[in-house]
Amino acid sequence: MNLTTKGKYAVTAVLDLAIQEQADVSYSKISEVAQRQSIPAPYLEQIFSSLRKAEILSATRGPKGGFKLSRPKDKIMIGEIINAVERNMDATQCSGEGICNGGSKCIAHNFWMDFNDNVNKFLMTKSLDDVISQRRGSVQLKNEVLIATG
Amino acid sequence: MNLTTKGKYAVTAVLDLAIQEQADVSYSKISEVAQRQSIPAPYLEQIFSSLRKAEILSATRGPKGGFKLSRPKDKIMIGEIINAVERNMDATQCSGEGICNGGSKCIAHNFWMDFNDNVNKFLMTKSLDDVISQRRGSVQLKNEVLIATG
DNA sequence: ATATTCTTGACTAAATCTATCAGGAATATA
DNA sequence: TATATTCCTGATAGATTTAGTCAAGAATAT
Repeated sequence: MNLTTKGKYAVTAVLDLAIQEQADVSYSKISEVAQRQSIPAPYLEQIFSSLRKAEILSATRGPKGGFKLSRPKDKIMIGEIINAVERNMDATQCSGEGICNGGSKCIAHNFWMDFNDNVNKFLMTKSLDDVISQRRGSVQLKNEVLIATG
Repeated sequence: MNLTTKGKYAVTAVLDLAIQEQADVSYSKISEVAQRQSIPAPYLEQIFSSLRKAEILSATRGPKGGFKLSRPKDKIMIGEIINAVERNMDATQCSGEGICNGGSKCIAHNFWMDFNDNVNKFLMTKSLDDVISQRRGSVQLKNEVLIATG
């Protein structure tokens, strides 16, 4: 499992776009986002390219062009962003194939699968909106409602 | 954040020692553990060295020597093992210093702190015993008891 | 037309990982 | 005491990956 600078830049940059949207700015240029968030612009170019292919961002070229979120900010999960740019977020030694000890599962295999589930659940239940609003994850909020009304 | 082969080998190897202990074998040689778990022996030497310094394992040299757990298997947490051998398990870009955007916190800083908390809680509440017994984490078991008796 | 902005792909230096290896120190046993 | 065994330590090195740069091209607004 490897969460790199690339994935962290990606999350920061997309959060930046979400904040811009909140301020009624639709399109932001790479150079603007890069400067605001201290990210090397040519590197961010690469990152935004992946995010566009993953349909998290959409882009327009030319003057007044730039990038914007392709969906409302409560419908984009942090986990999606990371999956779009990171190469290896799996914690098993065998990429989940169960061949980690000579063709069979190693004794830690199921543990790492549980770890994966835990990480994925965390990342896939936090939307851009949750992070900006400093709220807790949406799943947890649902539980609170259930407890309060039940 | 980087969870590498080294950390995964470490967890597997210590789980192996815990299983040996269950079968009343006290000391295991590096070469034995390496062969059973398909880990390169000279690499495992390095790993066990770190684990001994972290007081997770203890060792004796000479014939009939080897390594064993330094504590009961329900008192050794997976997170300890990983912390003993991994260089960087922190997810923030700034190693928690809050200087991820030009001397200040980046907009994702608190999110990565929460992520760290989530991962650490997971890893620090799973003991060797929990993993071997395929049980859920000890903290969660405590909650179940509270619900059942309360 | 022209300036602007994204798009794509190639490229590279540095860091890190994943080991290997050799020689030394401690210990059990004969 | 001699010897085989096992851990202990530090140096080393190839392969991979990361982090980032660069250049040329395509689309678009004015």
